[in-house]
Amino acid sequence: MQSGALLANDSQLGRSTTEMAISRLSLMEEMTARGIRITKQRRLLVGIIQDSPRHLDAFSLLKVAKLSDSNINLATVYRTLALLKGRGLIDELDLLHLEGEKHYYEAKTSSDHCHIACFNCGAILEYSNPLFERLKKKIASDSGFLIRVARLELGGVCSRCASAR
Amino acid sequence: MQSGALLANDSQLGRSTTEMAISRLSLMEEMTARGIRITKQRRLLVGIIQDSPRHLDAFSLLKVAKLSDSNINLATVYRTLALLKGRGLIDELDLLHLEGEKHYYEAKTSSDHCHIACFNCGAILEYSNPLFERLKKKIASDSGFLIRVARLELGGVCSRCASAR
DNA sequence: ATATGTGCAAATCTTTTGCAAATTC
DNA sequence: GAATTTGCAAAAGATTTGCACATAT
Repeated sequence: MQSGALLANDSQLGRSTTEMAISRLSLMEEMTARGIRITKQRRLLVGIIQDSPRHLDAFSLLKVAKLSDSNINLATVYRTLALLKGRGLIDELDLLHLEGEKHYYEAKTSSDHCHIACFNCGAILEYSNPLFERLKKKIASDSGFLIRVARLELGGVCSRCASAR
Repeated sequence: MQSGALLANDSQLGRSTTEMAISRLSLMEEMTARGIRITKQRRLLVGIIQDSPRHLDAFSLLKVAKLSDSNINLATVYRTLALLKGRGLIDELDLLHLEGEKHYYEAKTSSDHCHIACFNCGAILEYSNPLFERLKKKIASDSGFLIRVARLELGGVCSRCASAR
């Protein structure tokens, strides 16, 4: 019995073809609703983050953005990411640093999911389960913390790699 | 009803006075058992990691180590950490990067616990709960992954800070 | 004796910052 | 027009690496 939800992935580091973010409002709408100034760079970056099927790091995000606006700068990317992260609109992952120390970003979804990375092939699997939500609630009530971010990342060997041994 | 275990903390970033690591074998014993070469630097560093009541980052670890061996080098610290992490003897945390991009290390314990960081005062709280173990098992069986590392980090506002508002 | 680990210094990689010019409201 | 944001270049911070020497088994 599998009550959780597994999302398909294409076995490449940082890639995982997920169902689209299920937040009520799009990132742009959220930004407008919160009175965050919209600039063309922010619109562009936010659009990329929202639409990307993969988890992007700052530099990859810049490269994609440059296709539309060749002047956009890495500093702007970092500043935008800091803004969105600070406002809780995106989540920051490190996918267990399988590849250097960079961070990856994704639009925050209404219910948290976790990421499972294969140390062997680099596949990233997204997984969500009501048990995770339940654990978060328990942690919040036991600790007295007002939880704003929850990040669960796991590493191991995926079934394909395990059987290939 | 609180079935989880809360460990006291002293409200300072990266500090948390925890019960000592409950692994069967000490890090040193594990290293010997696995045929990992013991050098005086490794013995020193491993001892510090094992005994430290706080989560140390590489540079802090170096500073403590220098008290005993003034020649020890940061590169050795990083190489030792990489070795121990690769063998699964220590866990790497980022405590939600409340303070820069560094990482923190702790001896791996037999049952995983999570870390809750207060965005306001920087307190780090350790928390463990059988529900976490249960979730891990579920994730493993649903995903088919052989899980080797599980890191759950949460951020929010601790009760003290929340009521001080 | 040989393989492995270390110190040192330089390199690399990621992220941040100061500042003048450009943009948004 | 005032406040905010951007691009650029330089700086900072964390981690890694090449190499000659030292150490462990």
